[in-house]
This record gives sequence, structure tokens and C-alpha cells, in this order.
Amino acid sequence: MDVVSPELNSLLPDEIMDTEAIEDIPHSQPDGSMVQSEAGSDTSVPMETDTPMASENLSLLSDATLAEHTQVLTSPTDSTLTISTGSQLPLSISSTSSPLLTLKPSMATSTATTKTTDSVTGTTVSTGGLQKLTAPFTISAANHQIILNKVASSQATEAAKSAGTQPQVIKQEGQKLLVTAIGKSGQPILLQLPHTGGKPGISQTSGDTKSPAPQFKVVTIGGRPELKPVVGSTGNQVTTLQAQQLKTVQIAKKTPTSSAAPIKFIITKTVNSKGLNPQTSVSPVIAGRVLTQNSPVMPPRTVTLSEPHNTSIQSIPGKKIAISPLKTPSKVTVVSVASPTSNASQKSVALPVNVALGQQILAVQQSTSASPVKVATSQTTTQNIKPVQPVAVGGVSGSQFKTIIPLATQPNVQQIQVPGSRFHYVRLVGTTTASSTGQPSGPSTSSIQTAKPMVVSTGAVRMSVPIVPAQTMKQVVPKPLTSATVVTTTQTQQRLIMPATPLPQIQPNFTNLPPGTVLAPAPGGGNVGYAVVPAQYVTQLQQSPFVTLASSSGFPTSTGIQTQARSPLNGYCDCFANGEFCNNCNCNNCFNNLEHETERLKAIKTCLDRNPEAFKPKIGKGKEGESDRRHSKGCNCKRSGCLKNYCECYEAKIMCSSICKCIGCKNFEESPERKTLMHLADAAEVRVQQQTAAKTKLSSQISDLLMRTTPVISSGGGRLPYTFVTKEVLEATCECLLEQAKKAEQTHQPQAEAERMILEEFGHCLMRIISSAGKAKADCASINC
DNA sequence: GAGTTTGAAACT
DNA sequence: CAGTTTCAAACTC
Repeated sequence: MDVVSPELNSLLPDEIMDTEAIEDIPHSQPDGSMVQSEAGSDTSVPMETDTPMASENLSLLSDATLAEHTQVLTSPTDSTLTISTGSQLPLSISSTSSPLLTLKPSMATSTATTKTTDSVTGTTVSTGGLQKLTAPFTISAANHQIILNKVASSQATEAAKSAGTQPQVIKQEGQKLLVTAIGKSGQPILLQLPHTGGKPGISQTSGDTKSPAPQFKVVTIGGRPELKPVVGSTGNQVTTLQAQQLKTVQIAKKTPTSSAAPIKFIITKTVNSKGLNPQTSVSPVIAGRVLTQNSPVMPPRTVTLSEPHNTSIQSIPGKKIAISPLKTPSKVTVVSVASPTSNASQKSVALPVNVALGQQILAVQQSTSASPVKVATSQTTTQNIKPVQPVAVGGVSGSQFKTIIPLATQPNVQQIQVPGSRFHYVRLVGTTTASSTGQPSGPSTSSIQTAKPMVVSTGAVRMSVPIVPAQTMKQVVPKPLTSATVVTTTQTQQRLIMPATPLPQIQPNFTNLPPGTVLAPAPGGGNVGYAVVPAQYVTQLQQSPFVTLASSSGFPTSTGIQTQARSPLNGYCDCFANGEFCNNCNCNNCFNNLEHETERLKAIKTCLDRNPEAFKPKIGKGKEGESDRRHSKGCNCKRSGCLKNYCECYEAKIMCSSICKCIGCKNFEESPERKTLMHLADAAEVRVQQQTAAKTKLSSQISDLLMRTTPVISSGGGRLPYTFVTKEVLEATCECLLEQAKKAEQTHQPQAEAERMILEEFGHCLMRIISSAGKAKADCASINC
């Protein structure tokens, strides 16, 4: 697979991925640049990403046999998980002994709390407020829910596929699968499966592949025919993600493996369903952090990002695979789910190579006690990586969330929205299933991953990812990804994840989708991308589609592009310029929404072609020795003197710098005009604060008075009858206050003094009211009334 | 709220 | 790169 060269990559904005290049990539390319590697061997794969992968174990696995992409993300803990696709990444995660598999995307209304404990024996996840269901159960995609079907065999999957349906199966019993963020109710779903038991400590090597896979639990989100999911580890327990720990991600070429694998939980997202092989495929993960949860006894398991070589986009030379969020980097977390059985000591997740800049894959690795597993996480990368913020479900945590929405169009997709967050959401769409066996083996890990095409379930899975506000973002210099490299990023800013789907393949048809509907990956399509959209965006799905693009080259004209004049898909729109979707703005015929993602992407590309810095923040850090903040381009003011908000420097409350081309600038340190303005502004602010404080205090006093005057005569307590605060009393009080105000005005008292006088008068009034009430109370008591 | 001013971005 | 046009926000009345 070819990746954009580092030089070229460096030219790309951190947040933008070049999706056009992806278009040209033949998905069915039998043998890309990536050579099928032997099991257990890693092959470095160049990756275009701005995500530094210095030392983490990130390996791309190419699996020739893998036909579909699967993306697996689960977040046992409060942290949310987001995986973006764009390439083929079979993902498999095996866990040790914990029987619980938890998918916990953040839900807007979810009140359930998840408690995850990491113990030697395994990871347990307790959730509250979760619906508990016994497997098998099905959540129909039509209902915008994840469909989990229990499939007896891969043939069933095949049959399902032939029937045009997307089989989604969870076939492991004795285990629990918690799926949250499914459905409209917002209630997490607990799938409880009979536990068949697995032997921990079974070697992960090839022996696993041949051994019958007693249990598979595969949850696939999104389908992608080209890629096959690789199921790595065995284990009866579902791994839980520990948000605070960083784990390793391996991207390595993967060789096809036999389907017979020990019990595994596979959560995958398939990009498309066209793949002949019924193997589950893992959609490519754009970027993310890998988090590993290791128990002291059990060796950590690694999450492997693998790319099947046949279909991997990345293998195509000269093609750009860029998945980058716009604007600010957000945390994209991938939560891996470990299988309960411990047969395989190591869990591996094969993921498509694409790693977006700044995005983070969160993978939880759960080590099994029996088999020691090497954690590929490197120290160097971990230090750069911020600990994953716990995922707040239902907006419990104050962190912001994003929803990654697979851009591939499919009716089944459910859009998920996290409440209380204006930031983006992650929409994961699961599609077709395919039985596949993969043996992603990372260099650092010796485990063999064999996934049997047991389950492919699709459905929109909402996962929330805490997002750090843009102000706190620290951008890391993007580095080309290579195999066995660690993906590290310190970027925490809000980011827009650009869809990895080739533009021509995007055929948005969302007009009829209700809010919360997730877009499903297009069958037979190539990459599935994810778009990060603001929470409010849900309402945009119902907007009428008009396309207005300055340039629509490369896009089908059927979309209606170019039919309209400019609309929010140009640089004039702040939302668009900020890399955000329009929301609640007054733009007409807005195309800056997910419905017109194709056009939007094209517009983004056009903007980037024109100005690579278009989506970068204007206010950046100045040179050394200069102030911390300065305008990246400088203003060009001519008439405002840079002392009005017309000036971007002034608006940003920074002074003009040497790069500004302004005329008559007064926005510099020693400028008296600036100082005067600042002084006035400060004075105004102080005044507002004082007034607010006074109002608050007065309101509090009134409130307190009313409370104390609550009629409690019968009780004989100290409260006074509030009935004394009659209309007449209020009017009299107000007259007293007005009179006091007039008095202050006549005597030309300053405002502060006038306020003091009024408040003082008000106090007198209150005292008189209280006194009267007290007398009335005493009189009433004396006559036993 | 309508009209004007302003400067960034797009365009040539 | 410079000049012009377009646009939306800031500003004024």
C-alpha cells in the first residue's frame, strides 16, 4: 500500500485527509504494495497520517484472505471509543477471563454508570441501568439498532449474505455482552451468553487457529467487503477498556488464518459487504490511541492494526490515504473487547492502517494469566499520549464527545447523539458479516489470531469520545506511520474526522433518516469514513439537499452540485472554515452537513488545494521570543485601526504583529488608543459584574425573606406569615425604593451610592415588614388564632 | 431591524 | 502577486 509521502503529508493540514486519492484506489486490487507477510511477522507499512507513531507498536497487517473490514471498538469503561475507518483493518481482541463484553458508547440519555475493575483474574465490568438481555437477541438495524444474531456457522452468514441481509451474530454463550448506545432508548443492552468456558493460558500461536473455536462473539460495525476481520486472541472474558492506560497498536501485514480460533470476542466494523469471503472485516482505524489494560499476572494483549493486502487501499502506491480531522484533533478512542476465554494469551486487533492525525485509538488489552503477552507499547509514545479521558455516558462527564459516523451510505445506520455535548459524535455503522480468519501477528506479540466468521452484526453503535476543547490542543508534528511504530499524539483538540470513503462512493441519501439514524457503509464500497459532527447536526439530516460547490470535479453531477450559488460550503462560512458542520446558523441551502458529505469533502479538498492552511487555526503560537499567541497570517486592516472587531487580531484579543499588513494600526502594546479601549472595556466589564452581583444578592435576599415568612403559625415556629407580603406591601416597598432612587438622582449621587441607598431602603422596608409580621404573629398567638 | 462599514477569502 | 469581487460579521443608526 502506498501512502502519501511524509513530505506531501506534511503539506496537508493536520485535520484534512485527502479522500480523493482514495477514490482512485482499486479496492479489489489483489496484491497491493503490501506483501502478505507471514504470520507473526510484521511488515512496516507506510502510512499517511499526521499522527505520530513514534514508538507504539503499530503494525499493519495484511491479510490476503480477509475480505472485509471490521472495526471493533468497545469501551467497557466510561470512556468512549471511536474508530474511524478508511482502510482495511481487521480487528480482533481477545480477553482473558472476564465474561463481560461491554460496548459502551456514550449515550445522551444514558444514566447507566459503568464501573470497571481491573483485576488479576480478569476485568469485570459492572454497569448500572443497563438493559439485560439474554442472547441471542437481535436489534434490528431498521430500528437503528445493533443487530446481534446468533449464528450457528459461517454458512449461515453466507446464506444471510446471499439473502441480501447482513448477518450479525453473537454466538458465544456464557458470556455477557453489554452494548450501549443502541437504539433510541439510550439504554445500554446487556447481552448475557451462557459461558462455555475457555482455558486461559493457551498459547496464541498457530495452534489456536487449528483448534476449534468454541466461542466467538463478534460484533461488527459497518461492513466492508474488502477487508476481513482478524480475530486475535482467545479468552472467555470480555476485555474492558481502561481509559487511563495507553496500549499498543500494531499495524502489520496479516496473513490469512484459519477460522478455527479459540473463543474470541470480535467487535468489528465492516466497511462493506461485497467481499466474497464471509470473514468479518475491520474497518480501518483512522487514528487512535491504544489503551491496554494489563493485570499484573496476565500479560497484556496487544491490539493490532492489520490491513489485508488484497484490498488494502494503502497498498496502492501513489495514493493518499489521509484521514484527518478538521481543525482540532479530537480523541478517537478505540475500545477493544477481549474475549472471555483465556486460551489465547494475547489479544490482537487488526485494523486498517489509516490513522488520522491526532486521532487516537483506544484499545484495551487484557492480559491473560496463563500466557504472557508482550505489550508493544513503547514508553516513548506513552509519555506523549495523554491518558484517555473516561468516557462519559449520557454526558455525565463534562468532557465533550464526538460521534464518528461512517460516511458510507447504508440504510441501517443509526446516528447517535450524545446529549449535552455540542461536539461531535461518532457513528459507527456495522454492516455485513463475513466469516474470516486472520492471524494478525504483531512483531511485539506472538499471539495468533484466528477469527472464525462467526458473527457479523451491524448496526449503529454510538461511541462517545471525550474531546478536549480546542484551546487546550497541542499539536504534534505529524509523522508518517510505519509499521511497528507507535501512534502517539498529544492532540486533544476537537477534530473533525474526515470520511475515509472515496468520494465517488459517497452517495448520501439521508433525507428520510430520522435523527439518530446512522449512516451505514455502502455495500461494495471501499473505505468507510467517519465524520465527526456536532450534536446538533442531527437536525440537519432533515434539511433539504441543495448542493453548492464551487468546484465539483470528480463528483457525480447527479448530486446536484453546482446547481446553487455559494452556500455554506465555501470559505465564507465560519462553520465550514472552522472545520465544523453548520448548526443553527442561518445559512441557506446549507451543504455543510453530513447529508452532503460528498460535496463537503470536495469543498474541503478544494479549499485545501487552494490554501493548505485553510483549516488551521488562525491564532497560533508566535515565534520564539514573541507573544504566545499571534495571528498566523496577520491582519490586513485599513480603516479600523485594528481596534475594532473587524480586525481578527483585535477580535482575538491579541496585538498585531510584524506579519500584519494593516494600515494605521493602533493595536500595539504602547498604543494609547488601545489602552483606552482596554480600560473602557475593563471598566464596563467590572460594572456588569457588579450589577450582576447586586442583582444576585437582592434576589437572594428576597428569596430568603419569602422562605422565612412562610406561614408556620400553627407550628408556633419562628417563621412569619408570608401573607403579610401582600400586594399593597410590595407596592409600598417599591414606592419607597423608587423614592430613594429619585432622591439619589436628584442629589446626583453616583451609581454605586444610589444603589447603596436603594438597598438600604429596601432593608428598612424588610425590617418593617418583618416587624409587622412578628407583631401579627404575637397577636395571633395571644388570641389562639 | 435595516443599512453601512469592514476586512477576510475567493476570484481573476 | 496584486487588484477585484464576494461575502458575512461588525457596526451604526
